[in-house]
Amino acid sequence: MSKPSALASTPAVEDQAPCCPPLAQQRIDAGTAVNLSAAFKALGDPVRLQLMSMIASAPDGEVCVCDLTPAFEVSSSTISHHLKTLREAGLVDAERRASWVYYRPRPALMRQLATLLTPND
Amino acid sequence: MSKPSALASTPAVEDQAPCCPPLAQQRIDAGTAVNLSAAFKALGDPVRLQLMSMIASAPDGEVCVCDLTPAFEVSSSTISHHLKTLREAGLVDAERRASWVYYRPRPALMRQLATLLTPND
DNA sequence: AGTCGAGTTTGACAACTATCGAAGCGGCGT
DNA sequence: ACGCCGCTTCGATAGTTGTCAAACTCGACT
Repeated sequence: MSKPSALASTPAVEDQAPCCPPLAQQRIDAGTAVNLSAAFKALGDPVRLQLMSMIASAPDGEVCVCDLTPAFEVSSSTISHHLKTLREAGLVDAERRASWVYYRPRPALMRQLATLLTPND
Repeated sequence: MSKPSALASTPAVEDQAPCCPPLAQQRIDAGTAVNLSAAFKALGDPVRLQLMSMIASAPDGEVCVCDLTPAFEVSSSTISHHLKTLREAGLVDAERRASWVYYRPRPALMRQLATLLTPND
């Protein structure tokens, strides 16, 4: 780990479990609830949800922060803070190339959340 | 509307739009983000996520609050408050029968969220 | 009518969060 | 080497949230 590098995603939820059948099929335990609710919380802000959507739908599979920031009314430091939250939740990944930082989605966790919410009828 | 009745679910997101293709397919607009992030926020607490899971996986399609409350370490007023949050998010529905109140899932919104999170690879 | 039990609402408070501006850092280009 | 640009981090602040105990409501059963 030569470089902590500020952009590392904390290896959240998706690494540690084969986790989880749909909510509607099986009650989840407290520990799992803590892990997964953190991801939902990260999506529980309008700005972050839009950021997530812009990142996940990027044609090239990644987006430059310089393209994200001007899409919102808030300051660039606020955007950076929201991106950090998404990173720490394990929903996105970041990489610096030259002067720019690019974000890309981490589909594993998204898929996990999607499965969790799938009704079983 | 003879009785506002405290248990009414505020008719949230799921009523107002045919909404939404997966995040990964199409960027969502600000208004939609506000609506849907409210639902994610409601799931963004460990207690509420467990409550949601217990309600969604109930064998009879519904659960008595009297069965929910003892499953947690927090006070019954706190559980009630969390249930209200889930109701207001449009994720669950409540009905009083005799002395007891029963909660049931509202799959429409859950399905919407699940679709939204489905990666398109 | 009176009481009890199940849930909800209210009020209060500590803890957390979204936001900003300012300061910091890492790379480029001159 | 120097200054600029893109982005992140820091420090401060107003607003929101999770929690509890206490007060209240609704229905059931004497």
